[in-house]
Amino acid sequence: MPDSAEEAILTPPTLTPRAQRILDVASELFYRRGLHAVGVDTISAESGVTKRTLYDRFGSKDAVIEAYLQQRHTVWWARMERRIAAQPDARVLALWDAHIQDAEPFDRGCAFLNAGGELPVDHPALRVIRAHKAAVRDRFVDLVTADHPDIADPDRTAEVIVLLLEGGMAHRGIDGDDHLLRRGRDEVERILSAAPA
Amino acid sequence: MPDSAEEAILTPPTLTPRAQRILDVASELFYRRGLHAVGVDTISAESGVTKRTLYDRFGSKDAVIEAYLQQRHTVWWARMERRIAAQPDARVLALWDAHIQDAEPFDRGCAFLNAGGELPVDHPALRVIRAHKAAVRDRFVDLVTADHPDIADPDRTAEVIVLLLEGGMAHRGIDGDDHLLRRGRDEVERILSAAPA
DNA sequence: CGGTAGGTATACTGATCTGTGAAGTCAAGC
DNA sequence: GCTTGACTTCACAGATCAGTATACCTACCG
Repeated sequence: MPDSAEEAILTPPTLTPRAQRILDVASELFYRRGLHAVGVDTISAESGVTKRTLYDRFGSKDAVIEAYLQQRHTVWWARMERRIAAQPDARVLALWDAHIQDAEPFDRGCAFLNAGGELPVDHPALRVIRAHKAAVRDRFVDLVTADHPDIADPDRTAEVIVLLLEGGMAHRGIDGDDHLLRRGRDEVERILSAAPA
Repeated sequence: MPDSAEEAILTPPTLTPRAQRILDVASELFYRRGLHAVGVDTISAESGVTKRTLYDRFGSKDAVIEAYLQQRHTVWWARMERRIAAQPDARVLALWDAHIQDAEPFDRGCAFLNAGGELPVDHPALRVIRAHKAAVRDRFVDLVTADHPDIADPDRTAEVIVLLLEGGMAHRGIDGDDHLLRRGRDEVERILSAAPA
């Protein structure tokens, strides 16, 4: 669970119904086609909400981008926690699987990674991406520590898992192949079942 | 080493001096700011070469993008092979380190990953990206097989290394931190020095 | 001498980009 | 009944987008 500073960064603003429609449509378009490839006119047209409303609610396209990542994190995080709770005997793998299934509908890899590659280094939305990645890492550390007390260095193990996951997501975004992602999952199972290094 | 089919995809076209200037400038801009964020006018202005020449040589911006990735692969691959040859007793790690040092000047992570996240799924340059990733994977398989005969499943091991590397590159592109990349390198050393699973 | 290749300069097209201004509709709440 | 907030319509700004047209220059090569 993210701490309060991270939570402020990761929490999307409260939205009016139309603003929510805009954000939902923008989310799908941003993920599928990329940030720069989608204009506000397109978002407006596809959502059936006026561009004027978009600017009244969000103020700028950059703010829509930021809200997009915040919402994606929040929705995904809740679903992930549900999955973890549903598999109390394999929580680390549940966290892993949450990532895979979340990216599934469009198969464009990790939304946060893709956005990060496209955004200028001083863009406000980068804080959201970093906070999201940090939150995921921390959650992995928590679960490894709690569920695998035989592992000597849970930080190290959690970070290795994060690397495998990030790599697998990135790779699938490029060639749509699950092969490496499954390979990574096997490796995680191996790591967790092994005796301390 | 890529096979001949891959080589055709990965080889950049022969270029006139001005065209090479365009490509060099475009490469830096594309990597630093992203593909969509850089226009042909900017490339032309920064390189001091007219836009007319750009279109006479390349035909379209998409072709410049494709050549950008091809050149990046070719330049990087040669440097990588040099590094591998220079460290005959640690070739897998030399291949790993080649990745890290190549991304260094701008710290925007993996150029191929970033480009892949931004390009439409049917863009011709995607073939370059996939061929590059496949070539790297294959080279890792080669080196693990040759230098670590005690490892039972070199394919599996090479793919785990690729995942760790890809993950580390992606992560550094986002927060500019080498921490996870170094963590991944440690893990690779551990994997290579361990007895067969 | 003449052709060809590589290049320059400049002006232009039509589309698309983010963002704004002005005026008006409609419903809920005080 | 009157204000306030959410929203629409539409026109428009100014910049930038990819890509093209016309005309000219220059060096090399047969």
